[in-house]
Amino acid sequence: MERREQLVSVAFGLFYRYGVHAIGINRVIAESGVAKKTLYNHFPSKEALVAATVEYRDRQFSSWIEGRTQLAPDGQSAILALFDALDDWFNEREKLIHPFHGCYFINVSAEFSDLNHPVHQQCASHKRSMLGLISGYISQIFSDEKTVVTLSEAVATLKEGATVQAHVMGDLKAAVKAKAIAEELLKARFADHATAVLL
Amino acid sequence: MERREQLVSVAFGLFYRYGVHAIGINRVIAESGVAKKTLYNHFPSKEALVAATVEYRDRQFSSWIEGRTQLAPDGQSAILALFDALDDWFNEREKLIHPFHGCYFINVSAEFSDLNHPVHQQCASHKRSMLGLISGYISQIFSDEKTVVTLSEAVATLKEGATVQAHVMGDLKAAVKAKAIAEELLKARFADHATAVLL
DNA sequence: GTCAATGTAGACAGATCGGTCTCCTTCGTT
DNA sequence: AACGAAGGAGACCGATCTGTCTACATTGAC
Repeated sequence: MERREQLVSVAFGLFYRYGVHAIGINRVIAESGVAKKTLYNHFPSKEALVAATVEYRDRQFSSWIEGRTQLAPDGQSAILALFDALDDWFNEREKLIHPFHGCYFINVSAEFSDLNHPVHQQCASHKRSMLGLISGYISQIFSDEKTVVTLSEAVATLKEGATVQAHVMGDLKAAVKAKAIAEELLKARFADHATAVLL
Repeated sequence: MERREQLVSVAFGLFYRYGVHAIGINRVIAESGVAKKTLYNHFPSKEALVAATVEYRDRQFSSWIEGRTQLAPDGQSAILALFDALDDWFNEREKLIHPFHGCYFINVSAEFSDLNHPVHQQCASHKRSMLGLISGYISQIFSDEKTVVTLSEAVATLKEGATVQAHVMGDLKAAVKAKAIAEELLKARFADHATAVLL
């Protein structure tokens, strides 16, 4: 079990830094100090190793984001905390989740572009659970189902957009900017709901 | 000159579909019907070919987006037309710019993750020029420099976020949703400016 | 000590990688 | 016809790819 985790951790680091297809399994074993036979004892193929890295990152990233958001006093604070967490990630103030090379799930989807590919589906699944997390916080603020859905998706869109801008353009303030927009969208709906109550 | 364009076009199609490192130059020459010697006559290396595909896509995508937005009667219509264009692209109603496999510049940045890599910088440059296009339309609406910058970046963030959601999650309505948020942000600033005038 | 589980180093195999180079062909210009 | 530019087929090279397998070592349980 120890060796398996080590392989996944090292492979993730290399794939995240250089891309899945740019790194061969010989590099993974060289840097992990694990024998090739052991690698193939644990994983039937390179692709299985890739899938394991996606799952590893999913758990790592999700638990980190939850840790940064779930102690917030209310739904709005949680959403803003999400963008604060992104800001720390983009600016590499956070050592728990690896130096920033963009979003692993976006990157892996680029290399496994077919929507039906199992690895791509793993990435989609991660995105859906992030949307679910956001939706949970938004529904602490608003009870109107339509508002919850619309706003959750907007926040998720801003999150993904900011991540791309941070990575592709090197915009270190992308999260701060996206946070301001998210806050604006939230406040606009407070106003809407206040109006509805008054009428 | 004819052979060069053919190589770039075919290489782009393959790299966009499967990823740069997943496709070797032998596949490119096999599918383009161009001899290997000819390829190396035109490009000193695979990386130079990759760079040429990024430039090719930059021109293709930018001219397409401009074509879809510059005839709009005003800045707001142009921004909304941008999202309509994205919608057609995600839903493959547009044959001029290749079937949808996410954003080539995001995908290539994933494989050339180092911000200092020339190919990565080409992708960043494309994103900056898209931001410039958006900024041009927004400045047709608002003269306040701060509003132009803030709103342009918000629109660009929504554009990137929607693209990721369309690709990773297969969300075919991502552009429509992002458009609604962009419209909301625009209208909120009309209200702001109307208030300023009244005061 | 014995045995099974786990792991090691690395040879091996067929395939492909990016890039170099030989020999030849075609075409346009002089 | 001669020449140079452009291009073709594909052999060749050293390296690496993914995956298989041999011979051996270590460790923990019995």
